[in-house]
Amino acid sequence: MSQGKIYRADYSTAKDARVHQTRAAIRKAFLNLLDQKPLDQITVREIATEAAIGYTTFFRHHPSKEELLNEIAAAEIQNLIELALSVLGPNDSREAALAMCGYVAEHRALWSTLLTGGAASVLRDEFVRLSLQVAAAWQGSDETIPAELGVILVTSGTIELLAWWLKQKDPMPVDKIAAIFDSAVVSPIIRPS
Amino acid sequence: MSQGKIYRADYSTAKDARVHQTRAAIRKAFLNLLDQKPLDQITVREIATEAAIGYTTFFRHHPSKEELLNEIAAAEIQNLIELALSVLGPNDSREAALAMCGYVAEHRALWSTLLTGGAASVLRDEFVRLSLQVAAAWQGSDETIPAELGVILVTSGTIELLAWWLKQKDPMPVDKIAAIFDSAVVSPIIRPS
Amino acid sequence: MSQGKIYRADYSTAKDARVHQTRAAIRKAFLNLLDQKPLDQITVREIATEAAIGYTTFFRHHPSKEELLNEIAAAEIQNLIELALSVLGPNDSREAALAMCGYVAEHRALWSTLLTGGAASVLRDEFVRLSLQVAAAWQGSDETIPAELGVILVTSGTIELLAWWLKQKDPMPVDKIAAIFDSAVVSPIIRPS
Amino acid sequence: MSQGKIYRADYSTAKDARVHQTRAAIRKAFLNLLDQKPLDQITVREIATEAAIGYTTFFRHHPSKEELLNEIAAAEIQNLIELALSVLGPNDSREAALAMCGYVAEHRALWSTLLTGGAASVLRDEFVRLSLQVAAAWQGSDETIPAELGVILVTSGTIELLAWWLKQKDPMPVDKIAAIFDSAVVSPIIRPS
DNA sequence: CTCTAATCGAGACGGTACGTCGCGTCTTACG
DNA sequence: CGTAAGACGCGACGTACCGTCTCGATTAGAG
Repeated sequence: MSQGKIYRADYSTAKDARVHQTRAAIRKAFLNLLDQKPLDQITVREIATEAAIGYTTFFRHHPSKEELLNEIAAAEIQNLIELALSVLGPNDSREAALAMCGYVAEHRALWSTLLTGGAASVLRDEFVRLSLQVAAAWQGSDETIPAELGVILVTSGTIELLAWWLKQKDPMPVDKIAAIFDSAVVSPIIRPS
Repeated sequence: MSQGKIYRADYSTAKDARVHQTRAAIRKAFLNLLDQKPLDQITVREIATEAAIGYTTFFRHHPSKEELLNEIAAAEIQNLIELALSVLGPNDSREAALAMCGYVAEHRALWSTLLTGGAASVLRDEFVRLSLQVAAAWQGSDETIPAELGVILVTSGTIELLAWWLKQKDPMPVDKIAAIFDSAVVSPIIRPS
Repeated sequence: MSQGKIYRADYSTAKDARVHQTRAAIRKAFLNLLDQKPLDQITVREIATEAAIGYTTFFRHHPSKEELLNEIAAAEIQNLIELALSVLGPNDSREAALAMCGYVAEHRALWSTLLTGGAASVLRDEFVRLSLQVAAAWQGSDETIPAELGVILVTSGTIELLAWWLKQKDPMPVDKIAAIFDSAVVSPIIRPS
Repeated sequence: MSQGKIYRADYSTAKDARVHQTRAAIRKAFLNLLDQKPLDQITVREIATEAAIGYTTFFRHHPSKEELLNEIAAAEIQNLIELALSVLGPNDSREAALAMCGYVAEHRALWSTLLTGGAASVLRDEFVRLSLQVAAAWQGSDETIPAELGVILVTSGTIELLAWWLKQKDPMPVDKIAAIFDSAVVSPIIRPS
């Protein structure tokens, strides 16, 4: 509370409708701007104006725009990550690839923004970070490629592939990209020839 | 000349010894700092202080710290890129991989800074940019993977692999990493099973 | 609003107490410094430090230190100028001279700073400017001396006389200086022999 | 010589033709620029470029642009000052006034620049300074007006009158302005009614 | 249905870094 | 081998955002 900082309540448990409204407005405005320019060219004032809220109010909800991006990215990735990592498991990776690409395609607008809107590198780091966490116990099928490196290569490749995919004017169908994903990104790591 | 900017001579053809001294000092100081923290936490004043030059002098040589990084990265990558892309050619990719990894190992200090010091994303983008340029004419061996995507995946994978490698306390031998590089990054793209 | 400049509210109608506080502090600090050295040896940072405000805050209130001086000078002169110009009217100039000198004497500290502290030339120009404005309609009692020239000579002479007076260690009494003022500065212009 | 300063020979006794050439070029370029804008908007680089000499060369001849102006002003004033002060003597002031105005009229271009080109205040100060020096021994014809104040008022009035005169598009004839000068500036001081 | 506390808008403020400008010194390379 | 060209250190400038803080105004939801 009075820790020499701005007043910042615990909005995570807030029940006030205004809070949700505000947070949604911020999120929407932010993604909107991310569409247009990279993170470091966006100012907090812009976000606030775009969201039609007071400048100070932004900080009541997020410590900084970087943190906001992390929050959004983490939340979104959380959904994707199990799909992506299940691919590394013993299950049918082809199917998992399809599932993942399908998921991204369904949320194309959001992911397009995240991946091609100037937030890619942040997202990538967050993705790798989360993946490493989740896959801490994961063991590669052999010793050729160290587990950590494997995770990095797969996640990194995933991001790149998705970013490229979403950037296309005339994008490939899901099954085609899933096939490439499986053969060019996943298989080489988990099933080294 | 008087283009509303700081006085900035044509240093590319400069013969004054001081110019080279200054530029070297800036470069050294900059890489030094990049070792410690990411680009956006480094101020031009820090660089100037570290290089023992005047603040203004920095801008007489480089428009901004971002541009400086690009210059350094571009120059260094230029050396690497032919090795990396020759891998995509019809020649013995195993050998090329070895050559490339060897090159990086020889310049370990510099590359370590570039890849793990907070400049990785810039370097990656620059790498991809240059690769796409150079490989504009390159044609994938089949139609499964679009050429552009192939280049992106290879370069991206290369960066990640090298970054991981250089980050290790007890790094793999060159031939081992080259083998992984070839089998996990290069082959899947240029020789899809 | 976003006119490519620093954020600058409409302070003229401000009701915030802080604004008045800040402006007063700036004004005081500025006059303080003007006491010690001419305008162009005073930096905005000095003013800010002296006023115990942030550097940027200065610009939120005044476009530049020159402008600040103009504002102060104009405001102060506005008080004096009617006295000075009434002297040019048909009324008893001797009395008016006394009134004006008395006014300056009463605000000796401020005027001393303005006239002898390195701001004299700015003040002179502002004085002439305002006088010409006010006296646009004024008609000299004859055609010997053009009206504009008359105003210039009187205001200029006034400034010089006051500056000299305030600079003296052992200043003349008000009535004496007023007499000189009338006979040496005013009369020759409005009552050419 | 080696006093930790720039190399600066004693050019006052120089016989090298180049020296005179350079000095003349500087002087000419400087007055040229003064015609267009006030002193503090003129940079040394501009003067050097205009004079077609090297930037450093300027400093070999003048410590600063301010000093240069002072030198020029002092030299020019020196010619005028005896005329102006002779007016304060017991001789026929009417004639002296005519002489002085005539002198200025003959050098109109130069004086116009000095008085109306943005150097007026510097010139004024220099004028007063020199006048006070020269007139140190001068004694006013009575005690009404202190000598120092008298000198200040006369010189100041002189400057203002000349500046106004030269600024006119359709200037008065010399004899007319001389008459005004005598009656409005000189007489009131040396012949108080 | 009220009133009380959470939430918000507005915006002044202290800071830090930016990139520009001009000064005046010092060094170098060239003629 | 001296001098013109210009690289350099210095420090002020004015701008852009940052994140903190204070003040009211509003409004939701608990009593």
